[in-house]
Amino acid sequence: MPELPEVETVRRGLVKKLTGARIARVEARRPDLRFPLPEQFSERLSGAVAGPLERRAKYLILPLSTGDDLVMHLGMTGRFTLVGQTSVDAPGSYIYPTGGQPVHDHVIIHFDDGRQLVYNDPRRFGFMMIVPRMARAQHKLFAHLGVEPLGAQWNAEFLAERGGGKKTNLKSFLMDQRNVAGLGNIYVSEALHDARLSPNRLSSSLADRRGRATVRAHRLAMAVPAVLEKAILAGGSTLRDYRQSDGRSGAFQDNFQVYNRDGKACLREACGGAVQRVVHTGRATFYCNRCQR
DNA sequence: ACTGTACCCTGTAGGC
DNA sequence: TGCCTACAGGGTACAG
Repeated sequence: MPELPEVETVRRGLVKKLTGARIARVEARRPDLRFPLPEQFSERLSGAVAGPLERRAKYLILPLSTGDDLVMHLGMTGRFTLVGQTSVDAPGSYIYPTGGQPVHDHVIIHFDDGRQLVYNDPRRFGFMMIVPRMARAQHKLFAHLGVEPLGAQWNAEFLAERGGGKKTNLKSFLMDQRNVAGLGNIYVSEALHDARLSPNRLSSSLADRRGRATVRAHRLAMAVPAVLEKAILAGGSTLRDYRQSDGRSGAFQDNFQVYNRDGKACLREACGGAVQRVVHTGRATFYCNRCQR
């Protein structure tokens, strides 16, 4: 589910509400998510005051007054919902089975003002870790992450340098978090369509013989942030599980040009092609083989 | 250093 | 209505 726009939407929805809040205790309703939850989880967070929530790649990072960072990843189905007296309880924040009890609410962070940050994750591919802030950049989660596509280092020259020497295709190149941090299966397909580039094209075509950025690298460098920013403005994409931190769905799924549109007409004006579904390294890719070359 | 596959886990959609 | 299979936004660990 959550790629960069979804994680960023969650961050924006929570940052003002969490900054300055003091954690009273942490309730872990099971010992693990994808990985075991941190040892002494509640003890290490209790009493800490939250700083401004950050995002790096698809990670949410809550800086704490203790000098630790609470690092959180939503996996495929993770969801954060802020509930309690000073926030709005949106209907649909939880998954309610027929019995009426919320299920898959695995971690609840209780703040001393009575609010609760509830982490719900049916598939439990998400995780939480506590990392000392001084060691964050060297931590294995962060040490090898690539460039932020909405950051200052993102440009055609970076794409040429990073992709120019590789023989992999553009889909796999863009999906690899060591190259680009935060893209996922939806937005790679959408950005490649926007850039009119085939996912099968080799990443080496981002550089010319001298290693300079090609016109294709420039198109891709423009398309990726354009698609991501539109998606953030729409509150992300909800296929099934994803919700914003107030419980609302995203809306960008209504703007998909190719994702999940297998067999339908390409939406590019005057293209006339049809959207194809293929598989790259085990993941579905959608593209128009008429206008994407 | 690459690629492909299996796997982690639950829920849902579709075929029969 | 049921059963079975395939597939889903994430990432990792292997084998080749």
